Amino acid sequence: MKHATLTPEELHAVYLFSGLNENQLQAMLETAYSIELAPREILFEAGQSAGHFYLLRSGQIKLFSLSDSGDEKVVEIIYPGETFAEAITFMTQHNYPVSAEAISASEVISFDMNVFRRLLEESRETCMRLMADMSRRLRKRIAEINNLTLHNATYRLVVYLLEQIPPGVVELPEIHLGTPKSVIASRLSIQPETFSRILGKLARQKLIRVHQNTITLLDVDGLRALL
Amino acid sequence: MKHATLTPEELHAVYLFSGLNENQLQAMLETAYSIELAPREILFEAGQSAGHFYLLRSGQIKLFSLSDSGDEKVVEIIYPGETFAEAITFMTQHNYPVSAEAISASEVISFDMNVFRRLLEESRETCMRLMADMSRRLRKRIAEINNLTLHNATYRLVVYLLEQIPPGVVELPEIHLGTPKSVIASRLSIQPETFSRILGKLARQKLIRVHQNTITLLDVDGLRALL
DNA sequence: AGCCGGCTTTGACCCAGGTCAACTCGGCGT
DNA sequence: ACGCCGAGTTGACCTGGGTCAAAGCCGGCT
Repeated sequence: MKHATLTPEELHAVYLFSGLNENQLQAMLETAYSIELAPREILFEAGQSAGHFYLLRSGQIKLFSLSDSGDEKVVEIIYPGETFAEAITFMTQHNYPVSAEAISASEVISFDMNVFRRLLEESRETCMRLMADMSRRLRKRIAEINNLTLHNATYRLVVYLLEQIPPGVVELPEIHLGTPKSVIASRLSIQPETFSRILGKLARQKLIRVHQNTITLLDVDGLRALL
Repeated sequence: MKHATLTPEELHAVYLFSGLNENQLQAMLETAYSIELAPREILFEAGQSAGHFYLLRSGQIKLFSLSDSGDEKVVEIIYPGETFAEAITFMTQHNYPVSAEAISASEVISFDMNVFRRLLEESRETCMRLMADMSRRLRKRIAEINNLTLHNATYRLVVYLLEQIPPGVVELPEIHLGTPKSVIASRLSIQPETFSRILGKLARQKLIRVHQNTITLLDVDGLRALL
């Protein structure tokens, strides 16, 4: 763990900071530390007091909950350029609601939550930005709950596949799963076995072709028709 | 629908307003209108552009989503004194993510979202309050997702029962369901039939006694042991 | 090259809970 | 009082997807 320097591009990508003036930005940067995580290394655990929030620079992080019987549910998968754990800044009790673990070797930048909270009081703009973000997340969670309760496993998986289509691609979109299937399965609240079976079923129906971690969507309209 | 006057007690209960000064409060109150809803009457539907948020004065409101096959999932049940739909103030597209329908005859006070948003820019305190609230909701949703994915129907129902214990009661807590069982079932993502069966099962195990809408928790520790 | 360990897949089986249909019950209006 | 209606209950049945166990499969390491 060492003090981190961010490139201007990286900084620009952190939309949360775009409302800050020079001094404020400087204050945040002074709290920035780089943390290298090995695969399966844990960044924080649910319930821990939350003193930092994070920007993922490279690698992949999963945010997950554990039931007391040890079952794991991946709530969200974080990709490079995304920040996470900023929204708990305002918890009455400041502790993480989920755990975070590196899926692959990752580098995260940690920022001090207290400093950020102080800046928030000064910057109306950042405040608004954070609220918009939280609002978006809230809506995402509601959508997720609908998905879980109103739709079955195949539906959820197909939605996921369609979401992964790279923008602009029309013909035979190919999806490269950069994440272990078992993690995606958990994110979708599906057992790995079932995940595999559904993929098999869709392939048999000639809707997709599966090649290890590459999935080709042979018939996007056919997939849409399943929804 | 007529202009509404709120008692000081009611105003005090709206924690969102407690950061506002006299002028600001006055501005909000001027946008306050009272709406009477008959049972099953719809207040707003998912997707509608959101110009107001609400305070429930009496009755009960359910917030729910519909699948395109017409299945309904109750996301939240609102009780008197609670505000709802404030958190979407900051949606990039300002439309309601769920629908709202009166369960029983209800009176809601509507407030203007635009005026509130403007006040938010002036009142740091209210800003912070709203953020704290959104943060809490976000956490609640995550807990809900865990419940749905990590726990079964009996677990969810027992959790619900234990949550309903009136504060301070130790001996044989009685729970009066002020809400139709079918609505509670949907809130817990359980079918009415299953809901009824689980209640029957728990009664047979002498953990509870069911008398129409009154449930007596005969063995709280026994119930806790199921979790 | 050969082995090991972690994913992934496949098969067999099972069960929580959903679906469908019939029946009960309590409240309400006439 | 009666009949109706919607909510709740109960029974019979079914199935999506979870569980368990046994292979495959691939990539890294020695």
